[in-house]
Amino acid sequence: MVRQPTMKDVAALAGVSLSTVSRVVNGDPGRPDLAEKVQRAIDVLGYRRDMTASNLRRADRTSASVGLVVADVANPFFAALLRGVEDLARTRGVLTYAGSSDEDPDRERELVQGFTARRVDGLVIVPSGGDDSYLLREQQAGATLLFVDRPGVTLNVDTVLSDNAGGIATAVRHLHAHGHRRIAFLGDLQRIFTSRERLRGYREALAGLDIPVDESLIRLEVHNSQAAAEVTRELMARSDPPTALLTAQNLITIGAIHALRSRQLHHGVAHVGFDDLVLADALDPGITVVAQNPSSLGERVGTLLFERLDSVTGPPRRIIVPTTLIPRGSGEIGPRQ
Amino acid sequence: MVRQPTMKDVAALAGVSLSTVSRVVNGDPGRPDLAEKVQRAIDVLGYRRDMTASNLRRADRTSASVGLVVADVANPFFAALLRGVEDLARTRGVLTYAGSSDEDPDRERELVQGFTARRVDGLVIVPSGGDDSYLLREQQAGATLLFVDRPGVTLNVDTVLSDNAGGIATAVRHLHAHGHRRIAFLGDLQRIFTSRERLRGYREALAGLDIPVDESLIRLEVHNSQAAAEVTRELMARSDPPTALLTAQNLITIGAIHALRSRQLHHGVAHVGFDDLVLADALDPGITVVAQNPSSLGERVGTLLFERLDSVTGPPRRIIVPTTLIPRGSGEIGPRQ
DNA sequence: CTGAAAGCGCTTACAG
DNA sequence: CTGAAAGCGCTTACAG
Repeated sequence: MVRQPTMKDVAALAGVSLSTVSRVVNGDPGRPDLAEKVQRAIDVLGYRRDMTASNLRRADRTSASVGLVVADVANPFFAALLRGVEDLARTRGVLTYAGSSDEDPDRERELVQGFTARRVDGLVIVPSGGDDSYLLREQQAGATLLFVDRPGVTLNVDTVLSDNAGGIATAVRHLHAHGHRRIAFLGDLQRIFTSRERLRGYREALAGLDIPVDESLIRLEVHNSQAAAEVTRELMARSDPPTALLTAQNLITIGAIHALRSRQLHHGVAHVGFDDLVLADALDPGITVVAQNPSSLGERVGTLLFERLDSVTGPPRRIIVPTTLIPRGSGEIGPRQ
Repeated sequence: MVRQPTMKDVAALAGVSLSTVSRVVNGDPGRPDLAEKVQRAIDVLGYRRDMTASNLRRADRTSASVGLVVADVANPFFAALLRGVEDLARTRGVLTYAGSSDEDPDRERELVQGFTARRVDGLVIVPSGGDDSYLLREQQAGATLLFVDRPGVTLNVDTVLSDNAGGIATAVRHLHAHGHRRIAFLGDLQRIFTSRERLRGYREALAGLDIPVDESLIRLEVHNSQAAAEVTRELMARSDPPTALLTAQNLITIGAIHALRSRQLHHGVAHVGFDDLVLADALDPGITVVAQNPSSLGERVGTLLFERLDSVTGPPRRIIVPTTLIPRGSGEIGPRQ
């Protein structure tokens, strides 16, 4: 391991002062002959500036890095979101830290504090829903905070959300238009904001259609595919089964697909899932879904972030990204056939 | 934006020297009464150490951060790999930068140089296959380099790979065991190492089975689903179509699935895909795949990385992570039925 | 315009 | 053990 050359080395080789090297490195023209000598020394030594030292002394203290805390970077939804943020950051020469909280408030806090200790310029957080008052201190210390996918609890900052309630409501009305009134709702953990929003969309859409809510058709706290499959089988074994299924999350949708197929019910029960799935269009019937747009969420939150970093002032903004119903067959099955 | 409190502020409030604060922050015991005074001042001010400054002066110059350059963080394979690295890094209090090269050597280089300029301790790279001699300088400067998913071109460092050739060979033998001799191979861009390896596995497996290679059944440079669907339709429209399809990548598999279904051939032509897919088991027939283990790749590369950072010496190591054939129906269809 | 000096927020010899 | 001083690799007033 060789010692990395420093500005001092460059200055010595070029026969100029440290200040002159710094100015050349920072693009300040100065005397052309000196600039050229410095550039030559830089090339010879293979010098590259230490951004951490540069950042330490610089007046604006900007590190050209941002941190993103999501529930799980391996989840395709959050991976697409990360990519959206990264693409926007790249256009500004900003690099992206990524971390997974696994919905654990303690891990969220560790990640956030790790990022701020490394002096990120901005921090994009998918809040896990715990006490987020600790973020106040990060904010006061200068970190530009944004929430994405879910709003904060105590903190009110720029936030980008999917239209969860609206997307589910569209799905309910779509099923109703195909003749359904007994629509079961399978939802995730209610401590997650998006789960609560989707349930709200379900209730409000039914109310708007003057359909009384049958609470026995609402099954919550379903957090994985296996649980979803069990719940689906249970619902379909009833003497008065639902004629349609609304699955409010990816893994739930997958579980329901398996359960319906194993009971040969996939041509007899309507099904709409929230979140799109690879191969959903290759199944028979294709799975009708309400698709979110995670990379758009990422881009939007990135745009807001860099606007703030460019010192846009004003009250916190909230952006709702629309969802899209994609009919593929399963959502267009009628109540009896 | 309030100025972040510094060690100097803590020292002033606690009535001790800067050195004492530094020692307390770094866990050096010292006089208990002083340590307590310092801790109180830290709590009152909400002081948190600036890691970038700490790193600058520290003897080992370690930043507790690593950088990961993959082709695309939004690709589920690379997202799982990222998660594997992150999980291992977290156990050491190390944070992870992530970046997407989109297979572009220039973007790869920009990302790498951005990470090293921020003095990451380690750098995990999925090399895009261009000239990687620039990495030599990064390595000499002290960055611990590792390759994952693909080996480097000029540089020989610790590398973690999937058993691409072996996985494809297993698939060929599996199809052969079910009676196939005319097995078409659809491969991705041959400038990508994994694509070449998979083709090699195909050729070697056929040779091992004493089946002459029919070059007209090999279709390469297929880079997306649409192209794969077209190639599939073209192959199946021949007077002597293949009886089995081997699709060497995720998007190719998806394209082939669509093409076979649109021609009602999915129950008549055998099909094995490389890389697992969500819902592959919900299709009829289920799609037989050779599954990679990306999170295991991530963990393995993380393990190697931290061993090196703990100053393990010795020659570069190469780890091959096995793949798994998962029979689900499509790969068990016979040549004529 | 350039260069010498101070300083960013820390850690680390060194003296007491 | 503690504290004063030097220094990590830079940037930034400031003097010439």
